[in-house]
Amino acid sequence: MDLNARTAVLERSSFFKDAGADVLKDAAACASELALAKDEPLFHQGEEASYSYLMAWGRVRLDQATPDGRNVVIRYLGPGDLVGTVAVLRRKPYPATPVAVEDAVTLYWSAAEKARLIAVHPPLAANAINLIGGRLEELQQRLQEVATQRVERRIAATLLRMVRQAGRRVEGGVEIPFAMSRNEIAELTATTLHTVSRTLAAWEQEGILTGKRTSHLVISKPHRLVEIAEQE
Amino acid sequence: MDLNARTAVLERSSFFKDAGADVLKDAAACASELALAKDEPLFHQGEEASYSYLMAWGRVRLDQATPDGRNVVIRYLGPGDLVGTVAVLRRKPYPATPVAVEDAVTLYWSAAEKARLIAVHPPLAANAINLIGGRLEELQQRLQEVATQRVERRIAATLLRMVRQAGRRVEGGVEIPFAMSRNEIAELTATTLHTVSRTLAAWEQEGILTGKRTSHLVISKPHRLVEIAEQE
DNA sequence: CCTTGAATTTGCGCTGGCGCAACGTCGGCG
DNA sequence: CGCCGACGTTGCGCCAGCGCAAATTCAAGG
Repeated sequence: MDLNARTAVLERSSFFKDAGADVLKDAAACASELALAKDEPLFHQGEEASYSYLMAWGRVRLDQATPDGRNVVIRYLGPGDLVGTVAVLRRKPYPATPVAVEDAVTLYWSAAEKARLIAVHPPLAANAINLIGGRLEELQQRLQEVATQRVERRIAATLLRMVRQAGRRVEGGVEIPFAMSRNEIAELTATTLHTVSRTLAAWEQEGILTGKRTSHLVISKPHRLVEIAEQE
Repeated sequence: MDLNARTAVLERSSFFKDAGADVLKDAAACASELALAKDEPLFHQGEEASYSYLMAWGRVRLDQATPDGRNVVIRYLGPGDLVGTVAVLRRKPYPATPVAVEDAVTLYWSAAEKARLIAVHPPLAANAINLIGGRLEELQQRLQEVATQRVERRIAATLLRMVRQAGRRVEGGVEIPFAMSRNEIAELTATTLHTVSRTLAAWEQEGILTGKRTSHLVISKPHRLVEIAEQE
């Protein structure tokens, strides 16, 4: 990526919203680049947070390992999203591990450079608060779902959330444009792959969605999912 | 509260960490004050976020109402904590309702004043990110617990968290210094008051803790709770 | 001191969905 | 092109914990 390409990437991130050309140039100039192959981790949970990343292309899944060796998917992060930034700014170890779910490219800055950028251009801090605040509210929402709703509803709500965040219109419905195994969906909805499998199988029966194995999920009847997600 | 008292309050909040005397004075001068009686809400979920609050004394419980009329406790906020600030900075409606669990006093600023304070003293933004980031990580932790652990473990972990956040050493153990009904604990741990009641009853039997009704919970054997929270 | 209502306790039955296990299927690699 | 391994499906039994309901306890107000 040359400087212009990088700048274009930054422009698309809401972290750099309203930043002047000089700031973009500065940030682009002192950024490094890291390409990530599918299934490669960006860093590891527990490591000291030395770098703050920004997704340029592709997507990562944020995994949190539990003490007893299980795994929970915190969320997916795509183009324009910050990764590891909270840990960097708090000077705490990374609390989770981002793993590429497709080939991806990131830009990154050292903690010091990141701090300098924010210091030089304070509005960036406000943008960061916006991004982080959004995640906080999303997590509150999910916690509420897990706490009060039954599995079917949660899965529906989760798929709809994925559609909202990353959905792509295709013939026959809306597509979630990357591979999500049953197991990942289970780890994302606080259930087991068995239950996910059964539920999705039923939904395929009903023609609500399609997508086996490697292929991406395609939701043909989002309105039905909405009904399921909202049913008492 | 006079200006000095206010300044003293601000000094204790990590939002104003490392802020100079001038900033504290400024913030104290343009703050308003609101006292809250037990069980009064500070504002309501869904309202436009006009004010950002800081807890001076006392504690509030952050309630999130679910679409179907149930309730989830997001967390408790005590002295030095910001309330409603994320919503204000994001210009979104308040996502939850803070209710006083004991008489409380807050200082508050309009969205514009808050924005000005941060603009004048950029490090405040970093402090906000620290606070919010901490909550984000706490929520990730809780999500993980709810997703993977059984009820008993979750309750133990939650009580320990409360102890860490607000615990007070008393004769015979550590006290959680405000009233938490069984129902609140249930809404905080994603279970029912029945199960909480049974669990706590068993723990009282075992002498792990005490506290009926109005009285505050006193944990006599925190180490036992740690064991329960960590058992496979 | 008594009444009243809210919070809590406790018993009991039911069930959502988990865990196990066996099997099927697809993709990739040799 | 066939084998291997990972992923997905499905049947089955079980149980943690929910929901209901009734009894009990306690705090507060009269």
